[in-house]
Amino acid sequence: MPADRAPTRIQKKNRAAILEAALDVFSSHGFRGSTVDQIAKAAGLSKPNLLYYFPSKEAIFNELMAGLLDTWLDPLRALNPEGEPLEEILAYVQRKLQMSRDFPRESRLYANEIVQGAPRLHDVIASDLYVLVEEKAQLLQGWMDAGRINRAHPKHLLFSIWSLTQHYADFDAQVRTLMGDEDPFDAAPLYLETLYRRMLTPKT
Amino acid sequence: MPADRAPTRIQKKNRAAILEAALDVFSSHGFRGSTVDQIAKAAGLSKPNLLYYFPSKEAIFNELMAGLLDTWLDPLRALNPEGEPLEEILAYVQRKLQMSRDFPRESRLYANEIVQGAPRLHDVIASDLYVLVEEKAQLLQGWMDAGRINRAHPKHLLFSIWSLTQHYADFDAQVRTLMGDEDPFDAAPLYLETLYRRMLTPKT
DNA sequence: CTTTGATTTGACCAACTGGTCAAACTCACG
DNA sequence: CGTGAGTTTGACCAGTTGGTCAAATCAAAG
Repeated sequence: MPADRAPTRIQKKNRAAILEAALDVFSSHGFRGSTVDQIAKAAGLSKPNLLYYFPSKEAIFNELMAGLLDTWLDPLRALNPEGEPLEEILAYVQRKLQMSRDFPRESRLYANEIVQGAPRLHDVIASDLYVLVEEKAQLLQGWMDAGRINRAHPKHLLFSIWSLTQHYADFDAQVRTLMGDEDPFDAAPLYLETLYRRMLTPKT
Repeated sequence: MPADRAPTRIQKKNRAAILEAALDVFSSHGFRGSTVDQIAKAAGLSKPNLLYYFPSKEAIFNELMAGLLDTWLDPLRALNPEGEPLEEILAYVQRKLQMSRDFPRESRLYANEIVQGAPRLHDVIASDLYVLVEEKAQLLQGWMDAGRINRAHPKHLLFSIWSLTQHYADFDAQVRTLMGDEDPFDAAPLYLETLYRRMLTPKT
């Protein structure tokens, strides 16, 4: 454990390498399925050396999670009450879809945790995410009441966006096998836009 | 290991108890996160006793998986080419949704495997599921070409159905936390029916 | 009741895992 | 250079885990 002075060049490099390696390993084997040795090897360090930079396996995991959550909520935060409702929602969907393409490991790390009952995330979900969802559900409800988009249960609408977009990252192994040569992300943007446009465009 | 005679009354009971316990444990901790001791305790047996009925932890897991896949594909197999297209699809969605409500552990067990890259399922997905999906995608495409439902990428349509319905089982921890008192399965059937009806009902 | 095969268990083992520690090495800077 | 802080490592440890085995117990058919 280095002092709490400003981090050395080597400290910066190695801590970054460890977090990068840990993301790889944790996202593909889960917390319990990953070993410190695996992470160390993937980061190009020995196990004791890795434990010189992080006090424990759990500490690495927690640091990863803390960074993840903010990134994960940002696209939803950006849903703008002042914007054109349908376009705002469609933009949110595309943003989430891009995150699945560009950060699939982060998505799978999150999925792993939730599927296993969110033991280490429950508190954040019940506080931060809960509040954000309440707020945005209100916003959606407002748009529906004003007739600017079709009616639908606002929370289920949010769930469906998460589910549809994250599916391409979380179930990547299955999706790619079934799509053969075709890249899933070629047709996904249009598919999802069409889906939500048909569903939400007001009947006039 | 009992002989390969007809299974005893006790054998039947204990093997069933083990598989039931294993489903519980595996689905909430993943393969590596689960221990034989946990499963044995949950089944009310000692570890050596459990290993008298199954040769290894992996054998239990494999037997669980083998049983799971058939059950999992049945609802899709039941998509009837002779039926009314929109109603067939909506019925399929509701069937899948019911499975998420009634068999969430099976859904999470499957999700756990796929998220982690489907190491033990890749072959079955690339053979059985692939063929079934090709067949049903053709069927959907036919319905679209005939103008009986709106156009949309058939495989992505299937993915979206899986994703939306399984989400309620796989992300149960998150969904329930965010819904508060309300049972997610109260509004989900109507939400999904509305979604697919709006999306697929032909414009005439 | 006895016998025989089915069932159960305590004791045990080797491999693995998270983590420690003192000793060795490297680097930047005066 | 030399020196002290920062870095790396081999050896090690205690707890856990999947799995084995011989001995003990149980069930049921004769």
